[in-house]
Amino acid sequence: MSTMQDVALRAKVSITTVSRVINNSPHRVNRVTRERVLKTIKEMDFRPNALAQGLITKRTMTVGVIIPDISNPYYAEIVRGIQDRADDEGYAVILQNTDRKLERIIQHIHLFREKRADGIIFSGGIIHGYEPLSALRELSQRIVVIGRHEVDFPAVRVDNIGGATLAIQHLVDLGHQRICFINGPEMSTSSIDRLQGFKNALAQNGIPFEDRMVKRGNLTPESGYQAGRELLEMPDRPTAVFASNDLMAFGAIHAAGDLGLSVPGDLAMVGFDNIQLSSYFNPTLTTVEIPMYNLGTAAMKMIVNMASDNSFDRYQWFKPRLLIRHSTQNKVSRE
Amino acid sequence: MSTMQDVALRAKVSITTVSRVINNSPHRVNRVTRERVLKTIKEMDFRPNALAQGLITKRTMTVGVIIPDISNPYYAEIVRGIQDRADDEGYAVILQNTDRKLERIIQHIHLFREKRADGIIFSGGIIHGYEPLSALRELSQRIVVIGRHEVDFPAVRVDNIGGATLAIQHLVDLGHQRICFINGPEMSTSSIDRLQGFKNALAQNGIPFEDRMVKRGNLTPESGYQAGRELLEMPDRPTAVFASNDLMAFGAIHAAGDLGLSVPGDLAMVGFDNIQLSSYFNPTLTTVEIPMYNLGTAAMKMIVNMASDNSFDRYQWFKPRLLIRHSTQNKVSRE
DNA sequence: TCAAATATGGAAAACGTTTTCCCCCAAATT
DNA sequence: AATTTGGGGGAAAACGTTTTCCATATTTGA
Repeated sequence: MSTMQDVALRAKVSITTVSRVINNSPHRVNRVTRERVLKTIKEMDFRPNALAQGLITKRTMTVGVIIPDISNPYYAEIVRGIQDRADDEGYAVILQNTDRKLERIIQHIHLFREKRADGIIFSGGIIHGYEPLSALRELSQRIVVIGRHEVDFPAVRVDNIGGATLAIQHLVDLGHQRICFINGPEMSTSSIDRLQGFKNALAQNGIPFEDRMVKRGNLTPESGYQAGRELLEMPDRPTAVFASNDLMAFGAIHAAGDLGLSVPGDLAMVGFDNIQLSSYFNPTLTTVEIPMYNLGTAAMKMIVNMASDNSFDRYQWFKPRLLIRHSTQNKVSRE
Repeated sequence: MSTMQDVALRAKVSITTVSRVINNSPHRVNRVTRERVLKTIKEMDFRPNALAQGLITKRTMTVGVIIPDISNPYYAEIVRGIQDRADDEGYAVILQNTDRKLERIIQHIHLFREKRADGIIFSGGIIHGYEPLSALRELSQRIVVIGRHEVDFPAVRVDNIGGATLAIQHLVDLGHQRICFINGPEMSTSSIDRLQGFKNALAQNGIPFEDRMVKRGNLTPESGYQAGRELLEMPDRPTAVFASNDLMAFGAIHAAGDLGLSVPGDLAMVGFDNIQLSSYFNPTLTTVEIPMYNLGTAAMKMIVNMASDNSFDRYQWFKPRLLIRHSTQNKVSRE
């Protein structure tokens, strides 16, 4: 690759001038010189070395994104939002999957420190257990989390408790009393909140909560299938199941089918997230919509604002919405 | 952030020694000195500046990935494969979406050049229309494409033609004669090949091909729904539909439902890719499996080999496999 | 005992930019 | 005529590493 030196030589100017042209700096450069340089740059197909630039300007125009798993459509959609916004702002996005493993989270944070990422967007799970003060202080100036976190970082959030409450209330309104919950991983704050909403709604409706009404999954359809199967094989089979995400809901619906139960005929099902396919699944899935794409763009915008010393709201909230579809179509006759 | 200079000062050694410790260079450094330096590094929570490192070593341990759209599970799975392998090898992954827009492809390639990415993995669509020789020459030493491409880059490939043939043969064997195809975007080489396989299989079975049997979608469920609807409303309704990917197959199944047709009762459906949800969809989807995750890991491995001057196979092939599920369960009675 | 080898460490150049000074010259002002 | 102004340009330091030489002290070998 050619360097500014090469360009300068060929255009018979100094490196300084080339730099001025590239960044069209306030220091004026003569029109004909500028054009000569520009032409040379084009001829040589010169591109400035971002490493050298970053080294000296202390800005890399790079943000790191840490998520549990890109093959989960929920995160994929968030990432899409982040990227689109990043593209607009001239930022590049480095993506890292953690599978919610603490050591990978830490490792990735260090990587972003080494690469001098201008910002870090963190979603899913909790960072804890390793926090040298220096790292944390430094991070707090450039990190945004999507969702809830123990440490008080700037955040983009959704009211998961409220969303879950909406879902359960909907089921109760349909006459359901035996409602089960398919929980997410222990480390997922979203799932913790959704469980909380589930409990709240039951309490509000005077329905007693029992531990056996909750099974844990890991947000995959497989785990939803497994959990669904266990729940549906209980002697007092639930009439409705609420899953902590759509993927598990799909798995549970499949389990119902394998057990000869139809949804919504024999069983109502509600998911969470509203991933793209939930309106195409058969039956179409009643679910709580999370504006994933917007979470992504909002987080990225926050990073940009932080980096440019703009003022910005430290917290931004999004409201979930209940989308009623076919999977909760049947009313239940009161017993 | 502290620098090697800071560490050196505190540990009472030279920068050189700190560097030697970090890279545990062959040039030996005394055990007690090493430990002192290590301790200081830990105390100061020092991390080497990757920009400075990259500037001088000419290796950034970064690969760029260019895909049409991360929210398509097909690409998400590929990316997951790339990332897992990249993680193992110590590489970071910068991800870019193109929506198959040429100008974005070009823009992203330039970005990767500026950031001095050690390698670029390209999937989906075709690069053409902008190719200064210098860029191309330089790229050919560090680019790997997943799929087919006009330019002869090292590649990881799948036999899409063969896969499509498998699918159609399966339908023909079930007695289907009126088979339609939902095509992908114009620029998708995969879809072009899948269409080719479709035509080949028809020809092999003496079934005439007509243009109206093919509708174009853009790989989303929405477009599959639309295409499916059009196909199913034709007077001589097809008995089977083959979609260029699973997402569109889901859409088409949904369209069938809206028209009062059941799958597989009234209509057989075959997809392509085998994304995670196709075995959970209702009905479960017969599809041609692409080992997406492995495509990703293979591509990344190829990049690593290229970067380290290892010998490597310039082309690597994967075989697709037909997975027969419920969406093609019913036999058709010959007319 | 002396030369040669080895172990350990440092100084300084280099990577490719941005940015701060500084300089020169022509035009404008006094 | 002398001074100021401002347009246009360059030299050199700085960013934080790696790497090449070189230096010194200690061991080893004969």
